[in-house]
Amino acid sequence: MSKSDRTRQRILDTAAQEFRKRGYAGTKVNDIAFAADMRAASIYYYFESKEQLFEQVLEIGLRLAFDAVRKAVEALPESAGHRERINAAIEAHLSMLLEYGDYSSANIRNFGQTPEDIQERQMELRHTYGEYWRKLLTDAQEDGQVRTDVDLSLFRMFLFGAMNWSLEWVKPGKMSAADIAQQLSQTLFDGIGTHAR
Amino acid sequence: MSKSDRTRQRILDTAAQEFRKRGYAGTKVNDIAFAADMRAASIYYYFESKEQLFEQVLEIGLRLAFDAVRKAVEALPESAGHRERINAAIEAHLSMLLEYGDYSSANIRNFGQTPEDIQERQMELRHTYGEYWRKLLTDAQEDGQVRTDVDLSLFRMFLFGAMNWSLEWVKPGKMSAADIAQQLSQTLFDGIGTHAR
DNA sequence: ATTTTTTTCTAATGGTAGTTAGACGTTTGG
DNA sequence: CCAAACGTCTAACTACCATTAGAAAAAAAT
Repeated sequence: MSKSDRTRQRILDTAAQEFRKRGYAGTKVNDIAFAADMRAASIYYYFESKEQLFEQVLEIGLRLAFDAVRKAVEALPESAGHRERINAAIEAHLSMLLEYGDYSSANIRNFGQTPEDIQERQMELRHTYGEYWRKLLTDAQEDGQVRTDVDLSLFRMFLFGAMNWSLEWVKPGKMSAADIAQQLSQTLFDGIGTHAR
Repeated sequence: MSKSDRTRQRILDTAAQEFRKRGYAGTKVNDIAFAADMRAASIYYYFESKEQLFEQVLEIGLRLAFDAVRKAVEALPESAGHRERINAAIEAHLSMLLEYGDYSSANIRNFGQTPEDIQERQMELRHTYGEYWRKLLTDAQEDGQVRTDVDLSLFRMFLFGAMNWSLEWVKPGKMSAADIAQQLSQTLFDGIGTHAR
């Protein structure tokens, strides 16, 4: 990895952090530059514009989450059940957000207020990620581990909501992603109610 | 309501819309002014600063949600069960977000990237709202309708996540808040799994 | 009708942010 | 050791943006 590549990476890392904290409009190129230990003008040697830098951060964020989830699921033994697979996916997505992921967090927090043309360019990848989860869930349903009267599209949105919202309340160091994933998974599969079905 | 009050209200309404769409830093006072059919300078006759206007929008958003939820729960007959009460609360919170609530949506979408001093001033009210939900849930648990091994603080966060995230995916006119609330409530109480407990 | 108060506007101010030009240093390959 | 390529910086430019001053218009009070 050349020095140039490393500098580029440093800018991206710092930008992800800043965009995560303050959003696109709230982050100044200068903030990123100083946090990355350089002057604003130097950033333009590596990136065309603030917007393009932002777009790259968003895309990396999505890819990191996708890759982490896929990897975690694929790492399971053949014998793993559907519930186990979903659990692993939840844990991977959460730990990307909470433990490693300025990029993914920046994506999730800012996507809704991102300029439309950027949103559109990311839609395909987003959709692919969504499809991956859809398959995880429909496979489980087809195998009889999820009730057939559950609307999985809706459920997927609830699940993403519960996971992504963790960004707003989890304090670092308090609870591990694994603990949260475990509880979330159990709540969703078993429900919180006591009555017989 | 005097003309002055009505203008003030119009500014607040417009500001809520704009802040919701583009965030605090991404919204220009000029945008708000033109959408409210006036010039930027006029806004300063009613509000000290953009920041103060923003703060008021956030606070109104929180109060509207809180009031709607409280009202919906109180409107239930004495005979209503805990599950029914929780269901009503979910529906009220969701319909505030999805059908009436530029204010509440602005709050939810922007709170995480709001200047700290504003955040701090809103913490008390936020906490009170959280407490209201906590009570709804613990009452249900104490009455035996929620399993005792469920961590309700965590569950509450999952629930808020699932609800608040709806802002990012619900397309107006497609599904009603009541439908979504119904499904969410059922998912959470009964779970999606098929196995016996 | 005239004065007073309230509301809105135009125009200016001061500051800031993204971006560019081009000089200056630094690295690398011959 | 030299030269070409690379990387970083300072200084400017331009545009924009929140905010203010103060004149003008509209509404209310006398």
